[in-house]
Amino acid sequence: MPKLSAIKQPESLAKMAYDAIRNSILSGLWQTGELYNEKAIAADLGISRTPVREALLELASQDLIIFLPRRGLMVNRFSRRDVDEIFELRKAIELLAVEKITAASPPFDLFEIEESLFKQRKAVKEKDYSAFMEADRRFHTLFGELTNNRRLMGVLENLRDMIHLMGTKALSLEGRAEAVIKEHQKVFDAVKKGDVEKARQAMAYHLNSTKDAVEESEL
Amino acid sequence: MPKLSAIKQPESLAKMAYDAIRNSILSGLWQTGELYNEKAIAADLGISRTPVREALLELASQDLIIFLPRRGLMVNRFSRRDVDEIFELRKAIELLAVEKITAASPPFDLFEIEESLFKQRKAVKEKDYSAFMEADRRFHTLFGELTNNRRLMGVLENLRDMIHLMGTKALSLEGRAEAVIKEHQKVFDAVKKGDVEKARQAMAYHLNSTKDAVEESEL
DNA sequence: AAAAATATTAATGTATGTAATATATCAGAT
DNA sequence: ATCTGATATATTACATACATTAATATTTTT
Repeated sequence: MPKLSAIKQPESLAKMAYDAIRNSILSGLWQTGELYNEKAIAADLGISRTPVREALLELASQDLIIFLPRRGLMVNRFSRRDVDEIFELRKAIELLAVEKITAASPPFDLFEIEESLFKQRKAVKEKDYSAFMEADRRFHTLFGELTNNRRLMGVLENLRDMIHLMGTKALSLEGRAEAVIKEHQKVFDAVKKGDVEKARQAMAYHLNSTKDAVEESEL
Repeated sequence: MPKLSAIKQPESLAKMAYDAIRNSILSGLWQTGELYNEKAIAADLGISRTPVREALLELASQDLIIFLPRRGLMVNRFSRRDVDEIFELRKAIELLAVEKITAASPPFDLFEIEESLFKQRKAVKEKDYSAFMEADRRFHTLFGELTNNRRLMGVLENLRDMIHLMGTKALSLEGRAEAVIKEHQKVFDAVKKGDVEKARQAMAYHLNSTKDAVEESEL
């Protein structure tokens, strides 16, 4: 008999709606500028407005969408200021994470981080951008997970969706993918050596260069 | 005629419900251990379950309450781990804020911060704990506001509610109020002098000592 | 034709109804 | 008394219906 906690309760419709809508946004299916509304979304998903509304409130609190009163809702468009804000916050959190992980004794198991580097290299060779983004997300998320701080991870996850939304374009810059890999590698090497200051600097450099790339590609 | 943006639209019932419930929690009227439910809350507030539900979802996403399936909902109780997580995150953000503000040139206007120190001193003299907490909140929130980073502020605000919930008790520790004031003063002095490293250290010291006080008072 | 007045539409915010189900209650067996 | 199982209760998740209001379209007036 399975343990009670192992019994998987069917996902709520609200959660399904959340996932579906979030996916439409992150995949680029839903575009900024287009207006959407609860009723149409509910009809699309074949459910009522109630769980859809719940999902939308969550997405709005994440800044992925904005409500335009009496008009509908829109996928958020990010300004230069948004990019600055997001990266400033991201830096504060990710630098803490990399510092904590590098300084840990006994050292953390870095296998998965290394694995994400391999996958990212492979993705570049195969020109698989979606896989590249996935590996990138994994690399950064792993630092969050290793801190074992659920709230820190939560904030990071929220930012991640926005970064994804803003940043896919940055990848189209000439040589950006290769630069990302080099930068990730430097972070990893410093972490592995246990050199806290170097790891911080490498991550700070990477985040700054990512921010620059995002801003360059947005213009 | 007022500008359109200046026309204050009446608050939604959902927002009212959110404020009312949040207040009940922060004021200590609602206690951990007690079970509450949508229907009763709605009846209390004289509105329907729908906006109440919306408010509760928001509060749950802030970790102020937890849903107990088929039982009701409860004000969250914080574990040692929660305290650790919250303070770790808080430190990352507030240290960034204090650093940014101290390093700013031209320097920021620190009048309001100084004012919060006066108020806090006054509150201690008058043994007005509620005013003390308010001034404390103001002191910390101002650093967030001065960064001019709305997302950073948002995260901090969320944490603030939890800190309030956990921390009122810490104030009952012998001499804690006086210690807080001394620590705040040191932070302020360093910020005013523009000494970044000293400001960081003073804030780090203050946050650590607050965390210790919270944990001590929880036991 | 332009402006004003009016009606319609579209979208959300709120209220209420319904079905599913975990928990609590209680009777009866041991 | 304690356990077991049936029944009742409480609570939510979701659906649906209604109310409100800004935006839009239409009509009327000048």
